Amino acid sequence: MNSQQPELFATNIPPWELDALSECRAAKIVFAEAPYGPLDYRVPDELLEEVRPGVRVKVPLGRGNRVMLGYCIAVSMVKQAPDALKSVLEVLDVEPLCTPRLLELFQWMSRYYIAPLGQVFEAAIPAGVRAAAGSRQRVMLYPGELAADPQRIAQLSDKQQAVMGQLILTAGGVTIDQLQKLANCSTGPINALRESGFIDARQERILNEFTTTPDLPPAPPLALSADQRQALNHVLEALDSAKQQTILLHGVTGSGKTEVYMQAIHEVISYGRQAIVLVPEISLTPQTRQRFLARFGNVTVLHSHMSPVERHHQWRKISAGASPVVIGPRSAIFAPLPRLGLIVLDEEHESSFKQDTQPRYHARDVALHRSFLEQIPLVLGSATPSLESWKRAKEGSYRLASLPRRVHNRPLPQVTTIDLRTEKQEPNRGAITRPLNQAIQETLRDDGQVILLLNRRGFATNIQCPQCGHVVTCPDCDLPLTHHRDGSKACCHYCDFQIPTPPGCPKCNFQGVRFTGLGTQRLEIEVAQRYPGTRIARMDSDTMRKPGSHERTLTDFRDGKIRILLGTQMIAKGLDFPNVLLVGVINADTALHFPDFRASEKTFQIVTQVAGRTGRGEKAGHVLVQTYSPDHPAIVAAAKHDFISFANTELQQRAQFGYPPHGHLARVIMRGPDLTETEGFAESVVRKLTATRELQGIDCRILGPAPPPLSRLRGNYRFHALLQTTEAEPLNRLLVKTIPDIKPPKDIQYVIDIDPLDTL
DNA sequence: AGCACGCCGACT
DNA sequence: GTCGGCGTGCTC
Repeated sequence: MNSQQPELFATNIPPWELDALSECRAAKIVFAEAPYGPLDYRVPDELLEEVRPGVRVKVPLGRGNRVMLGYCIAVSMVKQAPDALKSVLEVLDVEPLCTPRLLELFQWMSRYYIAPLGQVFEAAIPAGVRAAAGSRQRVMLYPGELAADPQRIAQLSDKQQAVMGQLILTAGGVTIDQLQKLANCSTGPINALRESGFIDARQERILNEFTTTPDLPPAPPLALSADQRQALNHVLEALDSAKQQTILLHGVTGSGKTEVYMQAIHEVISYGRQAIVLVPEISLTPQTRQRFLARFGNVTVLHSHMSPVERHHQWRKISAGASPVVIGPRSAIFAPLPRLGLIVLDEEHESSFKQDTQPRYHARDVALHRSFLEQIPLVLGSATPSLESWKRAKEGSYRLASLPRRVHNRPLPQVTTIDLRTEKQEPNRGAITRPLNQAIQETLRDDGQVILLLNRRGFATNIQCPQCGHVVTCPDCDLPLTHHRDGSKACCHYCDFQIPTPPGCPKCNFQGVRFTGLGTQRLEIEVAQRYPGTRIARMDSDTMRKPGSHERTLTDFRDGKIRILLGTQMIAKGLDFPNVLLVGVINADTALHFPDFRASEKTFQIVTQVAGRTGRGEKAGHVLVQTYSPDHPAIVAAAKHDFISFANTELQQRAQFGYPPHGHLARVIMRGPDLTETEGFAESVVRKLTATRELQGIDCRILGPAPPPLSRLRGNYRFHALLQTTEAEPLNRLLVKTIPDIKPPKDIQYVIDIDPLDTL
């Protein structure tokens, strides 16, 4: 439908020219770069078998016939003038890179997220697979045409006869090396036979040998509580129905959601079908991996630190149907399992499921769509479900399963808030208030372990001149630089800018600067000074840069060598250590005052999640939350572990402004190096959107253009516009109809974010 | 994206 | 009269 010309031509043929047309096979090809296509190409006879939907092809494009790499998305017969189409030049894949259902999924993504289909392919199929990493181009030898004639073979020399004998015995092709060994000869006779046509030589890609880890003996399943049993039954019923169904598993921290997933997966495997488990990148810790490995033995783990070669091998294994369970981050939703029977998405509220580059897909929504295409159940699990999922569960389009109690009936930890407004008036200066200090000392005395959450890395979030008040900011983003003590660097946390921290004020030359705003580095120093002789560790993206450091720190914490673990969000999620008796939140307000409609939700989630790290063993846990806003609904609800009342209040709040999960939201971000030019472009975009809205009679609220909270980023000025509708379709139509009119000037770019997670 | 065509201004 | 600016449009 998108490729007009040949089709228009083909359907408007005058009858007297019909004879000149013949049936021909045409392939629809899309590209990852402009022009994205689809364009139709003729499939030459010699490639009839090879050109199939899902393979990559090389095709000529434009007047210069430059060779483009494209993806075949369809093959059909068309009546066409013989030279109306150019021909496919080459096919790069023996097997399609995706199943027909995955292809359908890609097409849905392309439409829904308004991204070129070719780009969806590139995002969904690992680069290592496309580059055939870990494979070699080798010359393979086959018996040639003359080899079928025994009489002619009998006339060959002895050596050559021996070579031919061996070659005919091997079923498939052999390499030159192999044949030399088999026939015990040099390359001489082989080359002679290639010349004379007894041997055919073909270039082929051969995957290198790789060793798989042996399957471990599977561990037995654990006994289920009544709640877990019921939740599992919901999933089993959905599996039995052989229809799509979404189950929202709302289980408090420590309620044993993973056990429910694993027993459901066990059932799926017993039918000979397969499962995908999606987890946030951050919880792809050895701990999670170990649990699944121990239960299923044969688990394929995908993660971001894999080499292209390893990724390619795993992908081939999955594609061959040899992986019953695949566990991985958001991109694992594209794993080409041939007999998919179940998708599980753990910590479904996590923002890392949304990709922040094109195509800006949300793995939860892609998973939902894939589960419909495959007609299989989808299980979404969380202690703090997204309001999107909660709303659907309340309205009945998802089935709700609840685990309101922890396993072994362990109590949820008691959460106490500490009002920083009163505590800070005491002359104690540090980040740790008196009650928190006392609790830490008691916990250490009782041989317990402590987790301290501070959601800001670095030493100090502000570098300020005490004389003139000047704050050192990033020249590209206009945001304060964070001082990092290691190497004394001033870093921008929004781009890669960094300079040595100036010893004096860059503006008034005053000698000396003041560091304000607490980061994890400074907290680490304070904790080390307060509790001498106690081993502590800091976990944030600065200390966890080296591969394996994550693992090492957590092992030491598990073994009790580390007594206090402090860090950013990465310590808030998924960790399960029974001896953690105290969790301290240094400042619960860091996310609360973000100028974003999800600020409350994020605050509730992080406090609830980190609180869940304690009380997981025999002894009860305790949580102390330091905050300037102890009365804020998000913090009050988190302290009471009351997701339901938080969610219902927040849903009402959002309804007032039509924010998600009510209705649909899209965001158009425009950025460029010149302020007035970018603003002018942003205004023209909004004018065009408004014009389309009137023309199409679409009911859509258009807000902006306005500078977003991050009004400058990486040297660009930014503007955005927000579009709100009640249904998804009109919003999509509005954008699709307007895009052809939008022509950004040089240096100015724009992006469309469907279902944005934030508006920063 | 690349590469053509095309329609106006400054040159041998 | 020609060379060349980059606006506009197309690529099966």
